[in-house]
Order: sequence, then structure tokens, then C-alpha cells
Amino acid sequence: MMTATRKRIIESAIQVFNEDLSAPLQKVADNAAVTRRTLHRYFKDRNELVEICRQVIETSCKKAMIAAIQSSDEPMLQLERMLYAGIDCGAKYATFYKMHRSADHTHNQQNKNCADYDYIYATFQKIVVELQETGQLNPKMSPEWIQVLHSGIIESTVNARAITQQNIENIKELAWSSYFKAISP
Amino acid sequence: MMTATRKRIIESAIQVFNEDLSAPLQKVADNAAVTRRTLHRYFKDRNELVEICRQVIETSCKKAMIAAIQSSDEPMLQLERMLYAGIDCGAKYATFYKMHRSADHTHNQQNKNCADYDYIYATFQKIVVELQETGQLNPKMSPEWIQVLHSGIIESTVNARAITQQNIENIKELAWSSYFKAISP
DNA sequence: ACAAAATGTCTCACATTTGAGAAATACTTC
DNA sequence: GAAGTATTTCTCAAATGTGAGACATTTTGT
Repeated sequence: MMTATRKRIIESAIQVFNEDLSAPLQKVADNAAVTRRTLHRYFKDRNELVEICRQVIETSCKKAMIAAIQSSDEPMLQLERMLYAGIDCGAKYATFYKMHRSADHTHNQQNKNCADYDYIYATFQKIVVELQETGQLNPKMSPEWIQVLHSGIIESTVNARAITQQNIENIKELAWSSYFKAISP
Repeated sequence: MMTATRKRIIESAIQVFNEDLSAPLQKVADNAAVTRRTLHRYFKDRNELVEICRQVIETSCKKAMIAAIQSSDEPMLQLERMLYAGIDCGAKYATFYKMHRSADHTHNQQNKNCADYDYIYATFQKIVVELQETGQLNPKMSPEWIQVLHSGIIESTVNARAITQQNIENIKELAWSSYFKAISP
């Protein structure tokens, strides 16, 4: 059940909590252009709002990454589209990437989200290994490092978007170009 | 005047505030293995603690970056050492990089810190331009992009450090190698 | 061993944040 | 226009965070 106001509050929360995890809810409400009273009508408490933000981030990033993987059978194209998908997730990607890696996370294959997360990143590494075996990627870089670099490029690009006036498609191509060159043999 | 306890509190605060800007001071104290009462003995209030953390971050990162610049006359070597310096700053680098760029920052050349910051990043871009003119760096990438990528690689590398068991010098070389290839012609 | 310094424990008053009831107002739908 | 719904305004009690006094305990330095 998703009203426009509820959606607006969630997006505001994602933005505000991205900069300050413990920001007062008043700030989230202000940023969503609603009162805090209204915010409380939609969300039982802070914990619920944070949890729902997590779910929204997880659902959208997961969906985008899986779609990128399944958009092609060509490993290099998959890799490229995964980079673009990450960039399109914007600031949410950093949260998503860290989500299942944090110290207080209980990772469990029985959990659908954990399983999907593992699918994404295991597939990522499988793609990398495959491209290394066919000589398309630098065999000296570990798949782990290539993945770390992937998230670094995404984050840089997301940050650059906020600053530069350049066309978004240009930025994405630049990001891919930089990444591709970095990981090539 | 820097006692071991004071230093420990500051380092704890840098760490805790890095993850959660508005974390309760109790958390900082816990992480520093002191009581909150003691924390208050050393720091008048939260604002003072935050300000001193900023100063510590600024001083150490600035010093490291300027040292890297002045360690050589060779632009490429300067660039490489700046990457290493950033990585050595650890989580502090991200805060330092954003420090003078945030919306609520009053940037003023009369201010020594602002001037030094400008020196660092103007020099960075001068180095990039110089390397582009001599054909050592890709002329199609804007110096802004090359700088954004620099900070993105640093940040990823710092994050990867917490996760990987690899030797730190290896990671730094890998980061440089990736960055260098990304920005090469 | 002793004195001084540092820290912990306990407590308190105050400030801020939180969550929600009640009534008023604004908006939407038919 | 009327009824229903959504939101705002106002208020309050409770919870949490903050900063600091007083005293006790521990640590440090000579």
C-alpha cells in the first residue's frame, strides 16, 4: 500500500539517513515537506522507517542488478550493465552493497534477500573469472578486487553526478570506460 | 596538550561519527573504553568534540597529501603518492575530501585550511593537466573526473582493507595499478 | 608509601527527541 | 456542495541524550 506521501517520506528518509544515520525524524519530515505528526501516522517508529528504507533499497537495487545480469548472455555486457545499474541506484547502491557485509548482519542462505545478494555477487565473480579465462580481463587482479573497484567506480560516479553539469549518459560511459581500462589485461 | 585518553577518545569519535554522524556520545565513550563522564571532562560538549575531530582529520590528511605532493618533482610519482597518502588516511580521507565541499561550508582563501585544501586539489589538477599535455594521461577525461575517481578508488580501497586479508602494500599497489590504467591514454 | 591526578560511579536538571491524542483545517472524490 | 480522507496544529507524557557536581576508587609519579 503505497501512497504518494508515504513514498515521499521514504525517499526523504533514505536521503537524510544516508548523510546522517541518526538524524532527527523532524529533519526527515522537513525534507519530505510533511509534519512529523504525519510521518508518525505512516510509520510506527524510527525503527520501522529505517527497516522499510532498507527494504526499499534492497528491493530496488537487487532488482536492478539482477535485471542487468539477466539482460544478456555476454559476460562483458553483463558487467557493463551491472555498473550502470549500480550508478542508476544512486546513493542507495552504497547502502545496498554494504548491507549484507556489515558486522551485525546475520547472513543466511535461507533468507531470500541473502540468497539473492549472494546470487548477484557470486554471479559477478563468475563473470569476472570467465572473462579472465578468455583473456578479456586482467588475470592478475583478484575477482574480489575487481568487485571492490566496481563499487568504487559506482560511488565516484554517483558523487560526480551531484557536482558536474555533464550529461548523465556521458558520465556513465566515462565510468565504464575507466573501469574497463582498469581491469583490462 | 594530548594525553593518551584524550587521543583515544578522539580516535573513537572519528570512527563512530564516520558511521553515524549523530551517534550518542555514550557510544563514543564505550568505543574508547572510558565513561561518558570522562569524555565530558576532556571535551566541553559534542560540538567541541566534533570540531576537534575535524581538526585532527584536516591536519593529518592535509599533511599527508602535501607531503606526497612535495615528495617529488615528477608529476606521475606525485599522483601515485597522493593516492597512497589518501589510502593511508583511512576512513578519515572521505571526511577530509568532503570537508570543504559541503553545502554548509564557508570556503575562504584567507583561511589557512581552505587555502591549503585549495593548494592540494589545484595542484592535483595541475599535475593531471601536465600529464595530459605530455600524453601520459587520457586527454578525454576531465581533471574533475580524474579527481573524483581518485577519491573513489581511495574510498574503496580503504573499505576493502577492513575486509580483505591481503597485505596492505599489495592493496595499495593494486589500487594504483587500477587507477593508473583507468586514466591512461 | 604517599600524594596528586585521572577516572569511575552515581545522580541530577535540563534539553531534545519521540510517539500519539484531539481538534481544526485542507484536500479529494462523488 | 457534502462527505470522507489526509494533513496540520497543538499539546503532552515519556524516553533518551546531554553536561556536570560530588564523592569514591584507581592509577600514576616521586
